[in-house]
Amino acid sequence: MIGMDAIAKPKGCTSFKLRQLSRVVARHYDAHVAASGLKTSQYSLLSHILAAGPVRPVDLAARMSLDASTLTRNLKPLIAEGWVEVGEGADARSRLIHITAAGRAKRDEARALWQQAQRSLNERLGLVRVAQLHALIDEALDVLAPGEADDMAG
Amino acid sequence: MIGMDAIAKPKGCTSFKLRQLSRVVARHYDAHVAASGLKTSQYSLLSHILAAGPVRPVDLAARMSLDASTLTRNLKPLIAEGWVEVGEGADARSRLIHITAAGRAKRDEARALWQQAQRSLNERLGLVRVAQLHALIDEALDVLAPGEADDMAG
DNA sequence: ACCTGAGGGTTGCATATGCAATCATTGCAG
DNA sequence: CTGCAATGATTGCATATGCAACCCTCAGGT
Repeated sequence: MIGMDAIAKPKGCTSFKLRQLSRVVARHYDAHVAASGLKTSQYSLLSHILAAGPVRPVDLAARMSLDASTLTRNLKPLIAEGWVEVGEGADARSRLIHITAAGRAKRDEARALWQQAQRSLNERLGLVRVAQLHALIDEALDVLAPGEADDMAG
Repeated sequence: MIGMDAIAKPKGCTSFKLRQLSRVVARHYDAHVAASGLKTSQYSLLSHILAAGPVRPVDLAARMSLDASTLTRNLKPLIAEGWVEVGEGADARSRLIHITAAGRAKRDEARALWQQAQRSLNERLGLVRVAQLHALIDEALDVLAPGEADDMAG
């Protein structure tokens, strides 16, 4: 048959597959990072605030491809713990999110655990596969969420 | 320099990247599927019950890499709408989840919308990329969640 | 019969997620 | 200056997610 050297048409639901792997991988990271008292998602948020802050909620949400309302709520636990503060922005309507000294310390503490999780995952999946996965995700995000580019190290 | 043909070491957080893309892709699918009154996650759950049912909660949760408690709760809206029923299992401790006629109908209705979402995503990302992504995800799941293999079409 | 451990499901608690609606502010057109 | 659309953030509602703790049931061993 001619043309059968083409890539097989994807069979399953891309959204479900992504969600499923997200769950599994999140559990892997959480198992390591939990010792710091942070969820992995909180560690990511804190890291983004560290890298981008002081930053307006709308801009941070865009960088993380998060709905603004989700960001508002995800900040609450971090604010309650004193790791993050929200101050006045240039405008009376806007605000500026920034990390505190305690937040920096907590983030540093969690960073070591996060690195262990990362290393452990790289070993289990293989560096090549992880690199390919990252590359594909980045390409997909470029197409689907342009301008929201993000290049976080942690 | 020797050895520089190796794959670049992954830079960002795999968990964050996966979550981020999951969010974006889920929104894309939801924008299509919502017209049926289903969230994409509910469509996936319904599809799995259709394919695997009647099935025990513990087994369905394993197939979807979901915590059993999450499954219990995710079923509630579907049961409330009459799309799914939970009957007695072989055991007094166990149960059997199955789809109803109304559930089948609703799933068929949503399926057309889901296919549009799938086609649309394939166009935006390119079939090759989507196929590569699926392949990588499947490989990763094989490693990280063995025995929970899943081969759903929808 | 009894005790004990394993298996299966649910509940309590906390977080994550997004859409629609709302509120406040600001910029701008007339 | 006044009204109105655009901007930025939050709240209401509903769902998704997992861990720990709990309850019930069953399988064995004694």
